[in-house]
Amino acid sequence: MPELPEVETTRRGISPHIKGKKVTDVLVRDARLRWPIPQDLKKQLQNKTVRQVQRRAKYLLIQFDHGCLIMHLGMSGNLRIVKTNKAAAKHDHLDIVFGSQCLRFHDPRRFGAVLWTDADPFEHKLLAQLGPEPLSEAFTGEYLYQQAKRRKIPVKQFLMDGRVVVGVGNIYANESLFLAGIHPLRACHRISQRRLLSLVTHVKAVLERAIKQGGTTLKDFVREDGQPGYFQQSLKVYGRGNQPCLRCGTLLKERRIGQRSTVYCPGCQS
DNA sequence: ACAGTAACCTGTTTGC
DNA sequence: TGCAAACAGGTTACTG
Repeated sequence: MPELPEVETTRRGISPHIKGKKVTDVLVRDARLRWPIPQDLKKQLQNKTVRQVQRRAKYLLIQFDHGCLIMHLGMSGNLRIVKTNKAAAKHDHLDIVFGSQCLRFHDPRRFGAVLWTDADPFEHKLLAQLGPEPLSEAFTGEYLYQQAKRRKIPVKQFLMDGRVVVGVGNIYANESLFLAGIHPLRACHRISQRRLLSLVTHVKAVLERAIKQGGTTLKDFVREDGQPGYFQQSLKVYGRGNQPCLRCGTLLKERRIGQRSTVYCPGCQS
């Protein structure tokens, strides 16, 4: 489910509900996520106040007085603000309670993560090696060119590598490559700097537009209030295999690249 | 350092 | 219709 726009949508949604609020209880219904939820999480969070809700890549960072909660939504996770007395549904694994409202973590596939650190979260093992934020000034055509020239993998896999740039998952990689007119299988070191700059521009544009529309809901992504995102209405290629290209009418091709379904236009992308 | 693959898990869709 | 295989938004860890 969640790529950067969905995580950012979640961050903006939950922040006003929990910032400045004090944790009154923590309920772990199932600790078995990608890594186990720490056993002492309740002891760590109890009576602590949320100071900031940040995002790095697809990680949500909930900063408390002391320490930081690091959360990842994995493939199927979402976070909602619900009344504390609302009955828990299947796969509602964790509640962080702030009095009458609580932050509820739901994740059927359990690829998500909930971790705790007392240190600087940006130095955490999972975050320390990550590439630049795509919407930051550090992500430029020159940067991508320097990275691309020493790699030989297909550009789509390159673009989805978190050490190169973070937050670009399968949906937005497909969309960005279409908008930039670059074939997803093209070796990344055989792309001109000019075209890589175009790719950078389109990655930023597509992510910004998706955030404005509250993310993409293909199946089960919901915002903190349970509403879906609307960007799927704007998708040009993802999920449209064998349908006509919206720009030139050629039938879009769908194939697997690096174990991920990839859709592109043989006419527009080279 | 890089490239490729398996693995984590459940739910839904696809194909025989 | 029923059952099994394939596939789904992500990322780490391991192999060569």
